[in-house]
Amino acid sequence: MTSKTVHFTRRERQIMDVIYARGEATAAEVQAGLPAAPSYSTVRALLRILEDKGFLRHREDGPRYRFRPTQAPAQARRSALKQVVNAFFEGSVANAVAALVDTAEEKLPPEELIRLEAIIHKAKQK
Amino acid sequence: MTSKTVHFTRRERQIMDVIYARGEATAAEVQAGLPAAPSYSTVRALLRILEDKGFLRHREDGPRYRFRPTQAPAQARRSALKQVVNAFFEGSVANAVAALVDTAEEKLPPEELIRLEAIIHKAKQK
DNA sequence: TACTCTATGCTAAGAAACTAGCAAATAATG
DNA sequence: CATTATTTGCTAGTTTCTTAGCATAGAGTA
Repeated sequence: MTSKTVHFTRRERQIMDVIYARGEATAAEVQAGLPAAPSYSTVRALLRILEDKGFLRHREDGPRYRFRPTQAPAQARRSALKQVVNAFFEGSVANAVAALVDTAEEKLPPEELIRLEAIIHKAKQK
Repeated sequence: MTSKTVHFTRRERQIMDVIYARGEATAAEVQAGLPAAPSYSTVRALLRILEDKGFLRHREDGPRYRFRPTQAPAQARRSALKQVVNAFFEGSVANAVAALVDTAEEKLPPEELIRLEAIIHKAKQK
């Protein structure tokens, strides 16, 4: 557990969220997606910083850049979950799942529950 | 989703984690639990800030203060999960659960899986 | 072509976070 | 009782984050 936990600052976190949600985004799109959006200059400065830190990379799309995460979404998801499970559930995945199901309760449609059963059933096979 | 997302800074996050893990802690205990621990003065300053911001409160225990979260652990857990589910799973609880079970795979003992089945079974009753 | 729009790169300054030091009060110890 | 340990309150400096401005280059358009 001495793993160097990835830390994002407030704006960095917000920007990463926007980009993860879209998969890929331009500076203008990121700006549009930010709460209490700062100036365009500001957004670009932050994107550059995130790129320097190695969390984003860009490709050229005509005159502009499109940014995407360097880390695969699946991996990012895993580490985000891991962090929460460790900090709030003492490492217990089962407790975290219980809390998730419990929280969503009313909102979880029957077919989702069936899907979850299937997932767990499959896990039991091993 | 315009909910004011709780944001902790790097050190604030670390301190909250320590306190959540212990339930309650003194300044010295927090310091001991921090990675690359700063001075005792620093820890106390941060604790004061967290208290000002309303995330912690303290009670006197002899000559010292014991700090604890103002938000109940259960609630803190819920909002932490919610944040991850929204940012990384497009709001899909089922997908998040799937990822959790998948990640833990080898580590999830059979009795935990049975527990999960029970949880889901119960949810289905509604 | 000339003009406007939308980009980028670079730079600098204000705000927030992080840090530690010092004086004073209280508890613990010889 | 005198001395040493802890602990608190306050203050101030440094670093990091956040912000915007300005100059420049290329695309689109009349």
